[in-house]
Amino acid sequence: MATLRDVAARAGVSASAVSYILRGDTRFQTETVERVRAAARELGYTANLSARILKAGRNGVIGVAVYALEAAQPMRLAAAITREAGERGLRVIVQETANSREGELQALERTTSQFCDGLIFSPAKVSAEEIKSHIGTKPMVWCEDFADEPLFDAVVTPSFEGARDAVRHLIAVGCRRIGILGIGAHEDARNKAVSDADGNSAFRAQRLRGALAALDEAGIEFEPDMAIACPWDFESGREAAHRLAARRTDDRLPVDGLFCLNDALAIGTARGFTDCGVRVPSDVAIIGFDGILEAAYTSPSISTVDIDYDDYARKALDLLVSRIERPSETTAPRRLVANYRLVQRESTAR
Amino acid sequence: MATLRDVAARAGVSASAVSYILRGDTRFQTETVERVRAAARELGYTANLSARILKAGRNGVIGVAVYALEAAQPMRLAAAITREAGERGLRVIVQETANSREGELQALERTTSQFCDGLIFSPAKVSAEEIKSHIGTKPMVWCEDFADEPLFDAVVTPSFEGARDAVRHLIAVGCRRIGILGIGAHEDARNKAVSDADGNSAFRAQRLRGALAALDEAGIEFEPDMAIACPWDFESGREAAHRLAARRTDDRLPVDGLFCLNDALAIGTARGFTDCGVRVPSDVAIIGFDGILEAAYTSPSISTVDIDYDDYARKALDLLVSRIERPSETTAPRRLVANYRLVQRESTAR
DNA sequence: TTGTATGCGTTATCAG
DNA sequence: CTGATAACGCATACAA
Repeated sequence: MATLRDVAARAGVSASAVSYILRGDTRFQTETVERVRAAARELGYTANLSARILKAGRNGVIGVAVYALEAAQPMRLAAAITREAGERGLRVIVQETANSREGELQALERTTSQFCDGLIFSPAKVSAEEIKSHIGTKPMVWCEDFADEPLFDAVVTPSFEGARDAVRHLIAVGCRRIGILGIGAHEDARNKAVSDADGNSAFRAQRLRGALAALDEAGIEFEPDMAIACPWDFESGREAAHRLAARRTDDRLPVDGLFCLNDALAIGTARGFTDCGVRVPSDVAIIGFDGILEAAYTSPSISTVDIDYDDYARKALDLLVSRIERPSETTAPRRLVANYRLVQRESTAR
Repeated sequence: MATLRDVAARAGVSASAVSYILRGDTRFQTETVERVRAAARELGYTANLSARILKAGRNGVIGVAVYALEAAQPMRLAAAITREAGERGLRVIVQETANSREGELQALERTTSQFCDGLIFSPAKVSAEEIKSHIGTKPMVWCEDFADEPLFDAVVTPSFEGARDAVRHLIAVGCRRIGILGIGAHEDARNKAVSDADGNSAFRAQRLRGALAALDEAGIEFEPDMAIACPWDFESGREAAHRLAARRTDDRLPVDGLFCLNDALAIGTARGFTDCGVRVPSDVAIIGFDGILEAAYTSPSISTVDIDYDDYARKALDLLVSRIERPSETTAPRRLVANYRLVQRESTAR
């Protein structure tokens, strides 16, 4: 690979001149500028980003750390960030944290952060204080931080509002026995006291709270055992549906409406009900959360709270870029909320 | 962030001693080793990977460049590579090329390659010669290179064999009028002459060839207009189904079996048929290709050729790591084929 | 067994 | 306007 010096030699100038000129410094003679540009083009020169960040602490690369590469929601966000960053002349690299403490620390202090000007990160196992001590001075935007006194800039999904609207929608189409699928194992819906023992799962809690608020305002009594804890994947949804179907009495399910805390759960649940001869939406209406693409192509298609990830990405990059460009500024952490809209599909059409 | 020198100062030794000791050199006194390790731990020292690759050309990071972050198949591969690399003590960063020449060149000569010991890449628009000239000496494994004289090590999916088995399966369940969905715009199924004008889409061509081979061996005449060109996404599948349904005569579709060149197409197609009152599998059987998770949770669930991406990842890393570890060795490019198995689900159950 | 010197490719400072 | 030169953090040959 051609280096700065190779270009300098070919153009007959110094390496520093090449560095300046290629980065757009205007104080050189047009003739010199031309010669250098030509030499760079001919050699196929590209600046080495590792050297650049080592020296300057900046290289135009943004890191994104996600909990899984095989989950639609985080990848939708990563894709939106990549698109939006591209329009701003930034590049993006993505790393998986595998939902593990180990993986999160790796992303924080090694791969992603060391290659990048800043980091967009949604930690699940690592606390804010730990992050503070591991990330150094590198700017970070925290996805889904609902802490009362945030330590970092954050963008959050409207989990409370979205969940509330989802359950309102179930009520509006006639559901009265409403279940909630996918709460954390440590959340006690009975007392509406939601703990956070399962890592930084504050956004789960938010969704539960929003759902309960909608029931409350409609004067619907909530049966605590209608809130089911499980992980957020297809198979967990399917299994939950099987268990619910097994609880039928006189061919009647314990629920007539089900709010799934994410879309993967909703898709799995719909499939599980189909396995058992339960009809969606006539026997039970289902609504999910996220707006992943697949939810529009299942049968029945799944109603959902569609998060506007382009908006999310834009806000995350606004926050991050402002910190990168003004590192000295120490304004208080800000929190922005992404847009969303309720999408009604077949799973609640009745 | 603490540097080598910080650790050295704290431990009262030279920077080079720290470098040696932390990477496991054994020729130091146990007492010194202990002191250095302790100092590193106390300061939370982590080696800077940018500096390391700049100096040594090695940092234990593997780059993966995929055409889309929102597509299940490439992310399944990226996730498998991340898992497998983790077990070998390597880290992975992922970059999106957005299926564009620009994006592919970026990955090649900037982000991914400059941060990594090597690259796993599936180019669509850039030719092998271009890659050769842009990547320098960095090892690369090419995914899905079917060139006659490969320039790089490659891992490929068994596109020919998998497609052949898929169509054999359709035939086995009684299909006789078999359509193929998702061929490239420039492929002429009529002449079985498959061009490659649409970038490096050789694997599309392989799948088509495999399908035609299965028809051939069963003595089934192939109607050229039963091979439909379209992109590989949900919506294209849905639209294709609508168009096929519009061609019904006497309530009979022009096809009774459909091989979709990937699973997203298959899911979209199944949904599209449902829209039009076409029943799957009784009116038309559908089989996809890839084995993405979602295909097991739709209704009907979709039969598919399930590629073993763990095997794929293992083979890709074997190739890449061997090149990284022995850069001088100039053995000819190798090509490995991933395992696969046919998964029968509801969409072909008849 | 340990330390010193050098360089990877870049940017920034300073002198001319 | 341009060019030396010194870092950035690390690894390594070589000296001690």
